[in-house]
Amino acid sequence: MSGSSVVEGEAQAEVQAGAQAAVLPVSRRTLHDEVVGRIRDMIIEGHLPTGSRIHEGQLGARLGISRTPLREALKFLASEGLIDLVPGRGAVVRTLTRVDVRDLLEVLTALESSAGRSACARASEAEIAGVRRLHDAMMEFYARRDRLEYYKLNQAIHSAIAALSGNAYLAQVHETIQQRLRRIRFLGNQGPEKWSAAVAEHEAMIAALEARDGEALATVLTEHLRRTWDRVIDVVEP
Amino acid sequence: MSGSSVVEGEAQAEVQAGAQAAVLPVSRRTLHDEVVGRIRDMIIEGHLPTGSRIHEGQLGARLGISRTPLREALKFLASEGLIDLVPGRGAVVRTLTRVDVRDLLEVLTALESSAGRSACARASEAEIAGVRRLHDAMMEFYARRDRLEYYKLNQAIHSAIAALSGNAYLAQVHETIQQRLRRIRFLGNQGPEKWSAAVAEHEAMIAALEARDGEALATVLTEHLRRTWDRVIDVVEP
DNA sequence: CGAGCTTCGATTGCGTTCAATCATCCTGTA
DNA sequence: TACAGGATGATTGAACGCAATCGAAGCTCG
Repeated sequence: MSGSSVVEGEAQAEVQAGAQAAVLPVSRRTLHDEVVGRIRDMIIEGHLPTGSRIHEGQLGARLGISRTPLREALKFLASEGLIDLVPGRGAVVRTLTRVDVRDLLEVLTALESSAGRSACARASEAEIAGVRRLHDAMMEFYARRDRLEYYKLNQAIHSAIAALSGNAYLAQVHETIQQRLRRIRFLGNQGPEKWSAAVAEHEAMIAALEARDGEALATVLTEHLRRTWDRVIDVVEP
Repeated sequence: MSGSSVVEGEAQAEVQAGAQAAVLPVSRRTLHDEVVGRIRDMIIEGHLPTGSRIHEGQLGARLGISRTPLREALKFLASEGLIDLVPGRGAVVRTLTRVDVRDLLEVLTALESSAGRSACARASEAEIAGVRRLHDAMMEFYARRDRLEYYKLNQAIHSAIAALSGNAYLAQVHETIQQRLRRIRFLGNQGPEKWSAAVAEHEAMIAALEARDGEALATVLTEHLRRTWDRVIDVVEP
């Protein structure tokens, strides 16, 4: 086993912590949120396969921590819905069924539509230009067929629109859902025709945002996510 | 102090647990979710004032449990946003600022609008009739000016519409938000003219649902929550 | 007399340990 | 031979205790 301690890893899950960090100017140190972020990544990346039980002693040893902070992190993740806590049997990695994915996408649609309308109404020109830059960078990776980097920027754009709503809570919930869908959406974008269609939808998205046409943006986002459902439906089981 | 143990209390926070309990036919026993529900209630009811620090030893003694399960429960509640975990200082009850309430209501609007559309499209006649019964019962309490019971049914109706969407995740997030706003919305409905206006909006809601007019229902819900914002704006500080 | 530093008490963070529960395997009997 | 029952090992759930850190009071010095 790799005797790596947690301390080595960088804090990658600061997105939603930043939303309510206004009262604490700089989040001094992440104590055990490190562990939360780490386990969350392990689940999303597939290192902890869905449906499998989480052995506390074993995972704790791998992370170089004792069971107590690990259990606290598991409780936190359970609240996010990534794992289920079965009374006598511990934590099991939650499997996303087809219905789960549909439900998550539906909520994502509601949130992004609302965010899109707000963004068109209140975002500054500079902020919109920032999204445009993300889009252009994404198109670069599309031209090079760099799927991983393309996808990262794709998610960043959606997150940016959610953030442009000016609604921190919306952005936070949006981020949580997007993380949970990350793996499935990535797998679902296989195939050049699917990919090019998604790109076209993104073009329309940016156009609507720059035109500050909230209704059009909401419509495009809704349609985009409806087609995302079509794209991922084959990837997810049951 | 009251030396009451946790075991006496009934489990009141089973709402969102039920959403994903399909795999576990009967949720055998709630081990520490009891504690989560208890603390959540204490916060919402105001027994733990907002902004105050939570003393682990003290609260643990009051609940009759040791610090370990209490800390796990606090981590869970932190993920819901009810409390903030400050690294060296423990847990503090989160204060809902005006911006927070606005953000929460905005997300609630997006969710309920979406749910309303879905409900009109897919709910059975029996389910709609069930909501009507809730509404009629609520009107009874309105006639008697029983504000507490009125308000309970008011929330139940909104939850029912969220559930009628057929989207378990949406219903869960909706419930979480509604719980967080419970106290403020209750305080905000003071005054007879505010109250009667809210009742009228509810009438329109039920009418749109029974007519299965999804767009109308979404509009009414949006308007209802916008006016809710007006009603509560004086109650919440900053 | 006020400000900065130091020390001390209190509280949190985490590791360790004990009790309860669950799963598996073995044994005995029909 | 197959099934039922019990016993044992493993794993979770909760309590305890120690070390680190935070806040505050007291002391010293300018």
